[in-house]
Amino acid sequence: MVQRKGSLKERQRQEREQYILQAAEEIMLEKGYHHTSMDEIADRVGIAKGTLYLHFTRKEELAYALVEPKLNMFLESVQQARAYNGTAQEKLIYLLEKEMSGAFFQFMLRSDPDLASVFKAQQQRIDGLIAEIFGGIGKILDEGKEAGLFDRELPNEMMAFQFINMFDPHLYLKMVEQQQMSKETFIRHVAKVYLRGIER
Amino acid sequence: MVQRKGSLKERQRQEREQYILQAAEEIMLEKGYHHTSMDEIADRVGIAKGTLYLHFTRKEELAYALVEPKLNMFLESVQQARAYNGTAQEKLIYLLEKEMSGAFFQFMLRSDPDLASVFKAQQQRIDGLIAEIFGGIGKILDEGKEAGLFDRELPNEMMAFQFINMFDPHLYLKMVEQQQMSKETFIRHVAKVYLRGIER
Amino acid sequence: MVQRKGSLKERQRQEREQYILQAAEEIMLEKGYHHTSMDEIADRVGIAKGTLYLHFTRKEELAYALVEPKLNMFLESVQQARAYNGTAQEKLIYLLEKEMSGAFFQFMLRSDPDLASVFKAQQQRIDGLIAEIFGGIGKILDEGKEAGLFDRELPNEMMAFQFINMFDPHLYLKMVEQQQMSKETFIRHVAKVYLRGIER
Amino acid sequence: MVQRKGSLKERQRQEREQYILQAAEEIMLEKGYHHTSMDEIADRVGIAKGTLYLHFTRKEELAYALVEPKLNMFLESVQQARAYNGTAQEKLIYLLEKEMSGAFFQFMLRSDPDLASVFKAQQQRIDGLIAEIFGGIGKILDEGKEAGLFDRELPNEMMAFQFINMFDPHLYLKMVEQQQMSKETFIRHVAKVYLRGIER
DNA sequence: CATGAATGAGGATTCATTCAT
DNA sequence: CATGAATGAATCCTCATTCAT
Repeated sequence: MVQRKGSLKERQRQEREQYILQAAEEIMLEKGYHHTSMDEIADRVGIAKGTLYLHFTRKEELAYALVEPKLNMFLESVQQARAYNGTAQEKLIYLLEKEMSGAFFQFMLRSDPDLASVFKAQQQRIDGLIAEIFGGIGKILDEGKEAGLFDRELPNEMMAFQFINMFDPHLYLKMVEQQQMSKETFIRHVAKVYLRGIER
Repeated sequence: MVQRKGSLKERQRQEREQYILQAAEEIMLEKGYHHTSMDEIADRVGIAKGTLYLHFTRKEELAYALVEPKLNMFLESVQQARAYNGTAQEKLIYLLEKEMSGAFFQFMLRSDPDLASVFKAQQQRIDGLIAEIFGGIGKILDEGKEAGLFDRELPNEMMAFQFINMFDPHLYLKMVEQQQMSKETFIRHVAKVYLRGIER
Repeated sequence: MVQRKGSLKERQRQEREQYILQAAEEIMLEKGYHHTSMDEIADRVGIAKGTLYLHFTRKEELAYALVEPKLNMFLESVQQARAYNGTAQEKLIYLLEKEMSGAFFQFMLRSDPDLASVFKAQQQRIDGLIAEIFGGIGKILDEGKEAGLFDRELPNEMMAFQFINMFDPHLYLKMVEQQQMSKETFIRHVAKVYLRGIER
Repeated sequence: MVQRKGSLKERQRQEREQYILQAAEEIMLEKGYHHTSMDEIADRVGIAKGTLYLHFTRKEELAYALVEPKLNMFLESVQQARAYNGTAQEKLIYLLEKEMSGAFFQFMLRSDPDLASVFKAQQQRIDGLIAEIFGGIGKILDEGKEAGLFDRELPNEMMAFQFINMFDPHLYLKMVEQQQMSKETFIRHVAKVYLRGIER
């Protein structure tokens, strides 16, 4: 019987791609997109520069490959939150719990003014994803407003934006990783502040 | 020998330095640190590139000179807020009103991961200023907690961080500049959300 | 009176540009476009790599700047030849004498299949110039045919092409520079072969 | 032990080598040496890139292997022409007819300045072949001169060079492939121009 | 032998910084 | 002092070549 030789190779390949993405994420989070050289990524992974290009045809694409799945996962979580059986508040809490530690890269994206210009073709797709995410959160907020839970005076866009801001990785890193607050406590606090903030 | 010749020269020099800082701020806000070239700054000011280096020995230092006074002003506002005659809540509102539209650069600082790595020597001073700012806000928060206004369970650091996050220039730009919400309304909304959020 | 300081600088600049073009021509004639590195050109001129880019924004443009004036001069000579007071044969001889030793780069252009793809935007201009050159030669050939001097059976395009081929720099280099044939003798021979070849 | 197992293997090997040469010729004619990648050659043949290196140790050698047999064939044709039963003129016509459409690669060789620098070790052999070709043509020219057919004043080297230039593939492509002139007419025209040109 | 993933030298280009005028 | 031409380190990316499987 013919061995699925490709299976192993392919697994190793994907594994390495994960290492690359991981290394790139670490370095870019620390130094930003521009101060992260392809050499340094390759070095950290322990492969040759050229090998990076077997996985990602441009530095841009590597950054995109870093951001896109995070945004996708986040969007999926938003949709799960909407479908979640509970109040609008419980839905938002669900989302906070699900995504709190994985949301880093939207921030890299939103915060580095350079990155906007880094993506060209993909910018549209990214913008679309972000719009969908905001839209989905808006629906939950509407639900809450209709149920008389949330303040009707506040515009959804502002509320959604502030909600997204709660995922700020800097805050998370500071409280949870540096100051050893438990993740659960952190999320409870965040949820409390935000939900009270928008209460009717 | 002519006395105080330097006085005029010096005044002109300082004036020029202001123009440089202004040009740099505009361009960096728009394009980000890395996509801002020394050439473009010099061009916008109308001076030669070399002249920039008579004022700032490195691009880094120019960015630093941009951020530092903003932090200083912010710190000063924090101190004024503390001295403000009113409740802790009114102090925070005072701060929001005073700094909302001028706070951009702390954010550029915190949010652009590149910039963090741009400052080396100055990082310490920056960190010190930020610590003082956080400390000052913490004092106001303590005051509020003691007066029974704010939730005692929330750690000051977290609350201060979230307060600072309310100055997010992306949100400000979106609501006020793009969607034409009045600055007053914007601040009222922000204050409402935050202050309710941390209420006892 | 204000010295035209720029005048000297500008003269030096243009002088250096000539050196660059000269060095590039030499190296590219010897090694071809692809084996000529910007480093080597800079080295030969004795300037830094970056300085090349003050004169030519891309390697492409340097090659273009090398080819274009030669084509232009050639075209001008074609037009002078047409206006020359004499028979069609004398006109062609005039052209041979005028351009024999300066025509090198059309050949570099025509002969390196890579170069075609090197020029992008400029290709059109180049093609236009070449078409004009061929057209002009065609007119002279027509004149000769009408005067009963040239063979009517031969298509102009073919005749013009073969005429242009007479400028082959390889042949010129071999006979004149390596074998010390006088330029005059060389041209006399070339003219004889070509003109007899197309005679009625 | 199985004898001559290598025989089949060897035949297949040689067959594959032919495919490689064929693919390389096609692509290099179209795109030039530098824009032809080993990947593309392997792809067109349908083998792995590494396999190319079982046949040719360097890209250079592949190009050499492409050019050398063409030169050899050309040389052989020159020798057949010399042995051809007829006048010197008829010998040259024989050569034009025999090699007109196969001579492309000598031209790629002579005309692409890159290629010259590509061959290092082989350059000597190539130069030797070219010298032999020129020599052979020179003999025919001598024969013609002695028979009073060709102009004695013209140096053989020049005449031979110009004869070789008649094989210019650019002209052939233009007239025959693009403008649909028949090959026979083309050769008739070429022969006419050249032979008249060198006539006594 | 055949494969094709991995390598890394090589080259174009940018731009902060220097320094002669 | 002011200038801006000149510099060259830094970085992305390509592709011929190697080598473990």
